Amino acid sequence: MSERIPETETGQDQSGGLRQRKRRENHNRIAATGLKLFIDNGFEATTLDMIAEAAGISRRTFFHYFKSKEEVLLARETRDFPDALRNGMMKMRHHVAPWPAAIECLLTLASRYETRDSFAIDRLLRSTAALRARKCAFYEELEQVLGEAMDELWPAPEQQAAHRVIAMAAIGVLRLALDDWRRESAMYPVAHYLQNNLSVIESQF
Amino acid sequence: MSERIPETETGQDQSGGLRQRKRRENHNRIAATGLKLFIDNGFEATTLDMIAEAAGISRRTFFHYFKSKEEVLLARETRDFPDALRNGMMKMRHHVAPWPAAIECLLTLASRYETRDSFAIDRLLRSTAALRARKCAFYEELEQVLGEAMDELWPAPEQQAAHRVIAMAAIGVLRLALDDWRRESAMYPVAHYLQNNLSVIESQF
DNA sequence: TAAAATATTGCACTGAGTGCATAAAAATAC
DNA sequence: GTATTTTTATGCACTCAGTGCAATATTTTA
Repeated sequence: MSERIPETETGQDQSGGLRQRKRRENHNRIAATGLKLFIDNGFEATTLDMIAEAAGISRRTFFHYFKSKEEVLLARETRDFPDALRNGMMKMRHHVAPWPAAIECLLTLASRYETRDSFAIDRLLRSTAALRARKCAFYEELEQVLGEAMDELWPAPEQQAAHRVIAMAAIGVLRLALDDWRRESAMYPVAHYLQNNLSVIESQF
Repeated sequence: MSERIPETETGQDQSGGLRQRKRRENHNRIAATGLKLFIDNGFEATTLDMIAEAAGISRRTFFHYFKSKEEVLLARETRDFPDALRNGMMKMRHHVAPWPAAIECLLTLASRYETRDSFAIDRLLRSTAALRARKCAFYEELEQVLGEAMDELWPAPEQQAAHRVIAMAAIGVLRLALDDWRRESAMYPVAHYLQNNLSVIESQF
């Protein structure tokens, strides 16, 4: 097999021993080849055997890296974005109120969605009922994370319901903005659509 | 093709020929026995063979009635509630604004959730990641339906974004209310928790 | 270099879901 | 009534996702 794969990749793969490096390399390679196959052949038409073979591992080993086929598609977004949202929100201590804090946070993070793969991934996420459902669950997770961050920033048990409502509204605006962004084929940056939808919500209540 | 389909709708199973009656009976029986098995043994531990045998049909025939195991669990809610929501909303013509219309509609429909099976079904819907995701998707469908009803009631293309935001907020409040209702083991009717959460949202924006 | 820890693999298995061909049953035509 | 057509039920064989287990290979450590 191939010995050292320098792997400049997006983030550093410099740390740990041989084991950890290999693990990360395998993980990245499986995710990358899997995504490519999904884009080329569709999600359902891509079998685990195809992914395993293309990634140079055995079928059985695949499951030491991902617990399902879906996870290959969702891994990055599902892992990175919630953390980024939480961290981003916790930096908003200077705000006196949750709503403007959440908005500023989302405007900062919106650009994370503007990657070249976004469209292809979203197409895939709409291609089956199970994946569409996962996408919804992902947004619900964001609501959860955002609400909890607010609870930490403005600790007051009687405010938690309000925090959840605000988080729902904020993530709702994000969803609408991303829909618009894709509908208009990324004509403007995501932040632009976010602003548009914000003005809608603020004129309503 | 089928000639007369009297369609008594949700209620009586009196209509149609022998074929239609049998079909409905089988459908109901599979759903009922399936749900019972899910409650008793858990969703994953219940196999299609168990359901088929308990319902007195062959495994293969199961798939002429439901396209997946999940559908057995989701069939009723996913079919009835969206229609009820749409119909309920269309009756709110006398309202001048979407938000109070949606709220009155939800307050009317809330009692639909107060069935004896609600708790058991919800427990099941939380038991696996796939089912949790389906539940989210269900609420998203409600948002969609509600938003479209508003578009029909107050036709104005430039208002559609506002309608979607209002629908998201309304369904969001419903979700929070149902969570509260279950958390407090149905101490008060759903409408009570709905009112509580409404006051939260209306004090925020 | 030896021993312990961890990763990889193959094999056999369960269970969901589908395609296809055939038999049974119901609706319709005669 | 019987013949015909349409719809439904079933069995069989298959693909594919995912898991448990045991054996092998690789990395770490002692």
